[in-house]
Amino acid sequence: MAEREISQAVISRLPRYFRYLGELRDREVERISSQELSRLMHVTASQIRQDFNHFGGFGQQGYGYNVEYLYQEISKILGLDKTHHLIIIGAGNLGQALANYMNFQRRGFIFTGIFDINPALFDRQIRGIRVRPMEEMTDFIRQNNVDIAVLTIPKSEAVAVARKLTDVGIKAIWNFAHVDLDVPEEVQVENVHLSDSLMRLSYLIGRYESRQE
Amino acid sequence: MAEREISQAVISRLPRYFRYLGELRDREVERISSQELSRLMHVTASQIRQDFNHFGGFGQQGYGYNVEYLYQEISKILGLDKTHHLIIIGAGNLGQALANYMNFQRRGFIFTGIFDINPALFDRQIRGIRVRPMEEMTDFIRQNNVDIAVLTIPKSEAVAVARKLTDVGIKAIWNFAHVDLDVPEEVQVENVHLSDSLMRLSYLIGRYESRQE
DNA sequence: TAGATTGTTAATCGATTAACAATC
DNA sequence: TAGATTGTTAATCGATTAACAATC
Repeated sequence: MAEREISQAVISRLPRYFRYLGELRDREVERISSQELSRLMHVTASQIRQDFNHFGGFGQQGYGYNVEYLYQEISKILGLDKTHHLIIIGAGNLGQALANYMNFQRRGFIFTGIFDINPALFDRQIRGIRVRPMEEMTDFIRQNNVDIAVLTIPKSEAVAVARKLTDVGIKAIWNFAHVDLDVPEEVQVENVHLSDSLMRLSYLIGRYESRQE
Repeated sequence: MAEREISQAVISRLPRYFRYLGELRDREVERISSQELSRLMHVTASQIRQDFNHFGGFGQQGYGYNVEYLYQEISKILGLDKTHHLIIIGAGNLGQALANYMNFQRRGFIFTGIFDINPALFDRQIRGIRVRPMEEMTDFIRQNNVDIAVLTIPKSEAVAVARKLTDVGIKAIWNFAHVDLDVPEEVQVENVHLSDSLMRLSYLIGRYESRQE
């Protein structure tokens, strides 16, 4: 691909654009200008135009952007037009919560399997899929065309499991374990460090309170 | 406070520093230089020194940083030396998962209550705390000195609940609902938009694959 | 004292915003 | 055509990195 590298900042904003455009679309809004979107999303119109232009001209002078078209284009950029098969490693509370969160299915993320080391959970059904023992994981990935592994296990086990996943050729890891995974560059990783997020919130509380003094 | 404003970028890095320092501390490492930490964390030593200096000189020339001291200082900056009482709004899978995630308790975030609109869940116990009906929420917040509300309800309800929380004077909202909350500036908000995160991962997969062509 | 390493200033890089010509 | 609004270049702002004097 000849496209120049898109910055992390732009990528991080795409899902939010996608969400707003989806809402406009649901309200059957046909077109929107960068200025209107700017007011709605509380970002500058200039940034919106710059962002969209990273991927080619989606708009039209004097008209603005066609909501449906832009929505579909961003959907493609995000790869939501493709189907991904995902498994969840760790059938604890969080793993089960994610398995039950059906919005992902809607976007083409197909929940295919869930694994745990705890025998008490084996054969329990979650959304019609039984919990399998960890030993079966690698074979399952090979046989079921799995792209994404969701790690919801303690950090003590996460590193070893990530290695296994890498060896079996997983494409991506959605990592909820509180540890930085060290994987080769062909494996994509997205971290969700919930405690980091809660700490940021704690910081914000403290900062606000100290300002009030 | 006379301290100049700390950038969002620096704040976002603090929890990660905190995590690494905690690990070093557990391994009873006494001191560390910015260069060693740089190698460990894969960030530049220069950035580490700049970041720490936003909050005052934690280090010592020719010596480096004392791990225990730095750990404690960052802990204070993040407000982890204070106790926060939190309630969870929405006793679904995610709400229950968060209620059961005990690591938060360890950091001073005390799980105090959980609420839902579904009567089938009332009086179910989660970590010894019963699920209460939503109607009791505002009184409960007033009576129990609640600082943080965790929103794990659908976005259709989130905006209205956020308003109630604001009215009753909540300090902070940890928002898992997939909507941007519009609250006054005295209410701190930290969003965890899981589907945004999954979309970013999806983008990364697509980008990598298109590069391979 | 010599060596190490911070704290901090200056240089660079990248991202955001402003401005406006192009064009629908 | 006139008005609106994009696409895009230039200006600004802020964050990161480099460099080095201060100092333990």
